[in-house]
Amino acid sequence: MEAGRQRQGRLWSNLKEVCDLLHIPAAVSMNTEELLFQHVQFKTGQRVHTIGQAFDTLYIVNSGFLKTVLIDEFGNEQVLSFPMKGDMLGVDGIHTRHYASEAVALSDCDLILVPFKKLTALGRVHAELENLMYGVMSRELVREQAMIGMLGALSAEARVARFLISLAERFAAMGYSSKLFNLRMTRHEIGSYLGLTLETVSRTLSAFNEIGLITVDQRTIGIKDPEALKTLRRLPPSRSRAKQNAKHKAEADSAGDGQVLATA
Amino acid sequence: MEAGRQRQGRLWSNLKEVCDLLHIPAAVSMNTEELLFQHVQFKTGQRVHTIGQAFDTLYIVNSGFLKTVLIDEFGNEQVLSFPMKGDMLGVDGIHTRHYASEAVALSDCDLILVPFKKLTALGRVHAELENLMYGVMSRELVREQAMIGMLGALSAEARVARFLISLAERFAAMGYSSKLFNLRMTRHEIGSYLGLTLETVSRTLSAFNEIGLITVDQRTIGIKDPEALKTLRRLPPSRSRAKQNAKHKAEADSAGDGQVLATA
DNA sequence: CGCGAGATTGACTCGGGTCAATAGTAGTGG
DNA sequence: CCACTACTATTGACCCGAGTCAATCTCGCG
Repeated sequence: MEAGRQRQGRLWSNLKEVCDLLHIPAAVSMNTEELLFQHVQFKTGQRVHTIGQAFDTLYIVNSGFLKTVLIDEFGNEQVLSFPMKGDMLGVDGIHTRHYASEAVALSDCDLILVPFKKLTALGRVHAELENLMYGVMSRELVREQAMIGMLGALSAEARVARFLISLAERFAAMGYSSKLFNLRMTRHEIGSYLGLTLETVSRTLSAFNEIGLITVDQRTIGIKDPEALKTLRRLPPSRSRAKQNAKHKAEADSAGDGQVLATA
Repeated sequence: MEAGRQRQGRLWSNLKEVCDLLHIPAAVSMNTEELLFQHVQFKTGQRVHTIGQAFDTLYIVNSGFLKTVLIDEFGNEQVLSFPMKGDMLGVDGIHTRHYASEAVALSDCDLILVPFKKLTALGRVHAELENLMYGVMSRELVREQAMIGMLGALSAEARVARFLISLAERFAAMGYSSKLFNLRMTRHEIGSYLGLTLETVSRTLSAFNEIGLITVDQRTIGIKDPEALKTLRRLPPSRSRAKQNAKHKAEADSAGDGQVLATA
């Protein structure tokens, strides 16, 4: 459970492999066989880095699933992201030279160590490297902007729907099935990530299941209607309330088409 | 109203001035008198850049106030930030080479143009420059993380309170009064930024005013009790310790000190 | 001066948080 | 192997914070 790391792994990656992992066009034609980055393994539950810890290295996820969290003054966790293969960790430590968030392995993980000093030293020799870093950081910035937009503007159902779609797309990009996958995080963590309670997450998943958008069995999710999930804003009234709304329901139904989403 | 720019300004800044503006230790001792960056003026309401526009330059705010916004599929604005003196604009364009957000001047502004190509070219000569950029981008990343945390976890009152404190601190850092200042944005823009409606913002400000935390007169805000604003928290004290709190709830309620915030 | 954008305030509604009970699942050790 | 425990998920009942709708009010500006 310590923030330290265990070094039984003997794996190393060269620069090109790292660039490929980041989905960055490795226009680097240099011979990089001598430039190796060490891998490190973390077991489920282990912390990669903690808040306030001195920053010196970036991490790139080679395999496994993690979460990054902020801890507020009362010890409550706020999940910021769920990094997986190809994502970079630790960037928030550059500014103050101390990590601003905590990263925890949600499964056994294999990470690539990128000592920040080594990176900047490399940048001095290979100028295209800094563009690579700018790109990664800018991408992360855009991702967080989208997150802010979502938290600021979307309903609970829309957040959960987008979360599922986002997961599906990331799994697809990693070569896994985008139709059937396992959540690596608890309802509580999803709720924290989406600014909702775990009950709301659970209820929303159940509602999606009832309507046939997805199938849910604990952490196993099947995506049945990705298009509906993508464009979903609000859910139609549930069956329990339907009776009470019966009077107004007719006009509402006639006005609206059979669409799942009530576009505004 | 076009995204273009008017070039009547003849002002230029050298690298050191730029670094100072960014609050970055300009450890650069090089002679930079020949390295000049042009200023550009924007009038209230003008767009600095729009979403999707080809990216080629970063902007540093020398004076004035702006907002950056995302536009969703229905044309709704989501305010992302309120840049002011010393802030950098356009970083989100690096990744895709197209700006991901739109920047609008809320007052007459003076911006410094930093052509991205020029910056990377400079980085090749002066390695410390890239650290500067990493720092700026990392800082922005951390700021957005804090924003996500706020949107995900805080009540409306706490968000407004933190917004005011944040503004006060930024004004102080710029040499203005942190006790009395003018908002440059509408209630609607504040609401969008904080994930609230304009009515809630207005009501919350009125409530703070009634309680004596601040004074409000349209866009003129006076900060009366910054400490109370800073410690104004969300309503539920905890989620993980809910059970224990239940027992002590009675005494906590009866002990109800003069604190402004109803902690439970 | 009057117009229109912005701000304030009230009344009402409802989405989603809170509390609570139950059940499924995983790990542990006898 | 099964019981025991702790964690996770589901579901229901209730309710409150904040959104919605709407009626003024204010102020800056042409």
